[in-house]
Amino acid sequence: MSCYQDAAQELRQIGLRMTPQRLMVMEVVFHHGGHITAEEVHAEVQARYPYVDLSTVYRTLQVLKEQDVVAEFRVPDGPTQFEALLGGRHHHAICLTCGTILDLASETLAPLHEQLLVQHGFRAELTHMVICGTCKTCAHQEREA
Amino acid sequence: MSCYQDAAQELRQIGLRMTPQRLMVMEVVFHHGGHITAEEVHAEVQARYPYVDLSTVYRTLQVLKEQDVVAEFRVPDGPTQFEALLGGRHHHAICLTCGTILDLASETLAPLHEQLLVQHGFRAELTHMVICGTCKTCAHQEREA
DNA sequence: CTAACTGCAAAAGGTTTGCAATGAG
DNA sequence: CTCATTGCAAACCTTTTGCAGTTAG
Repeated sequence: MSCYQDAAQELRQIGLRMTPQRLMVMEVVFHHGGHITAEEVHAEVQARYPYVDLSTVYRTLQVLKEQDVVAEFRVPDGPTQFEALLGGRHHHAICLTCGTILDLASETLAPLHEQLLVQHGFRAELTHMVICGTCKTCAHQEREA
Repeated sequence: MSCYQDAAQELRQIGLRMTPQRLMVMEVVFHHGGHITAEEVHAEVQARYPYVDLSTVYRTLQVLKEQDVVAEFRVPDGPTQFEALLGGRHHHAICLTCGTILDLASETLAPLHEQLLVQHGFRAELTHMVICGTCKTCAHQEREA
């Protein structure tokens, strides 16, 4: 796998230096797969290499974001989340009740993309949508209560 | 218009007190119409009544949010935005290049809502989606460059 | 009258920055 | 060797909170 190696290679080519810190941040974000906060990245990195500073994690995430290696997104009343942009991009549906995160194929939003383009000439960047709502299970439990 | 009067009435009925500060915050948010930050609300309120504290603005927006009188949403790399929820709710398409905000009718996302429900049993809370992308004008300029 | 609300000041996150030391290329 | 990057500590900015005084209902 080591899918982040490709990205590392790319970054090296534009003059960025691949330090152990950067590699570990990338590894954590890519391996984690899902959404992750800077704080969480920091914790995971520190677990293996204790003297990595939070500010370094932030700086690295910033760089990776600029290079479109990771995406940043925000949810109301929650911390900023980051996510690796591996080949196939997808979306998230988050249950506000239990926190379950559902992955949605990118095609799910294709009709919406088309619609915005046709109706408003707006080219939507639907790379990291977060849709909040209630999942099947919780919706069912609510109905009983 | 004074559309915020109805909301004020509602709030009074559930035991909340309508102080001058609250009325002014509501007036600013409703009159402004679009998205506005707490800081901006504070500035506008202060222009007419200098001794209103920022914390009061935050507290008021919090209350209004809880009562679904205003909505809160966040954009990457930007401050938290608030917006009055007058009658029909709608969505935003934000141009990442020039910052223009396009209002989308709530029906725009109806098919998506339907799809999520049918395919995943997920009841999406599509009350205030923020879609990032590139607007017509900027997309056009990019093509030329 | 009394509980909700306010202003003030201080605290609390989360994120950024200045700087001297370090180390990748 | 040189300049990007790091760790540290401190600054920053937005948002929240404790508290004593004020006020709407």
